[in-house]
Amino acid sequence: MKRNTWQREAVREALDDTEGFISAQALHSSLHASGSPIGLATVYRALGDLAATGEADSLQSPEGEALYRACSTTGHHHHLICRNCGLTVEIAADEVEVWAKRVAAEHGFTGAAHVVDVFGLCANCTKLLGAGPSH
Amino acid sequence: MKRNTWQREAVREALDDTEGFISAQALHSSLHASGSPIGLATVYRALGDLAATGEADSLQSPEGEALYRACSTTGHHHHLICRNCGLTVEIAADEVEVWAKRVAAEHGFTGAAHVVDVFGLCANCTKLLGAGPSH
DNA sequence: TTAGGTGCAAAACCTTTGCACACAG
DNA sequence: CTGTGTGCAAAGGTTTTGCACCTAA
Repeated sequence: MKRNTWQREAVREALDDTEGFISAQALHSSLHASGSPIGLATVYRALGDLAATGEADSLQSPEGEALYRACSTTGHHHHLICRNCGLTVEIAADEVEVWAKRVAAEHGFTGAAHVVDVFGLCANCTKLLGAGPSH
Repeated sequence: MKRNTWQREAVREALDDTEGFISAQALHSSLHASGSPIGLATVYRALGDLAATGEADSLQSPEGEALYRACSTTGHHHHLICRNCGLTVEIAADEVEVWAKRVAAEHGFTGAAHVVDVFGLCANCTKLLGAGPSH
């Protein structure tokens, strides 16, 4: 059985308090800043568990970090993430769900954990930085 | 200007010879196995350049590695990747292109470098491992 | 009590970088 | 020649792991 430790709770709460995705390291820093003497390894372990249980969503940032987010245990949705300010918008992705399943099935794939996340620039950062020069 | 070294060519060729995505490390190993005394750092640098030039596609595997693939400079397509054997199927993603653009626009996002890649189990590995227990 | 969680530090891992040398142009 | 690419090894970053201690049930 899983025990209920204050560390676990702290991680869960910190995750809930976070707007968008956050890295394990950032979350650890945040907790430390709030006075929690929680260890980095514990944060990693807690986040791993949360992700495994479905209580958190995880994805890989383009920089190679794992990002976590408190997630409605309910739906499988996707995200629109600003690569500049980190703003995250949750998007219902019914169409893509259907599409992903169909395509996967067409090729005989199963268990398609479809990673459909869109990194872009939000309206605000678009203004700040001008039209995307990159790419 | 970019110089034309045999190392660069070797990386390009090795990438062309590869079916799906391959990690920098794996590609380096593969090259070594073929007798090329190319250095790991050089492989990373070459792959980085290729990705920057658009001659290669790169994405982050769930395991946190950067994967590269020789890519048609032409279209923006996506991939269906077996998380067990690495088999990669290229998928035309017109629908998703449209969808991604619309959703991004709806939220005021621009420059959406939509990462639409599906990790799953291919038909073969599904048989080998049984129905997906994960998730 | 006792299985499981925690903390610390070391390790493993992928990737980048500094520097001297080699080579393409 | 000259500047860029290369190789090696060391450094950088994130994540995992070993082990002793602690603690929730």
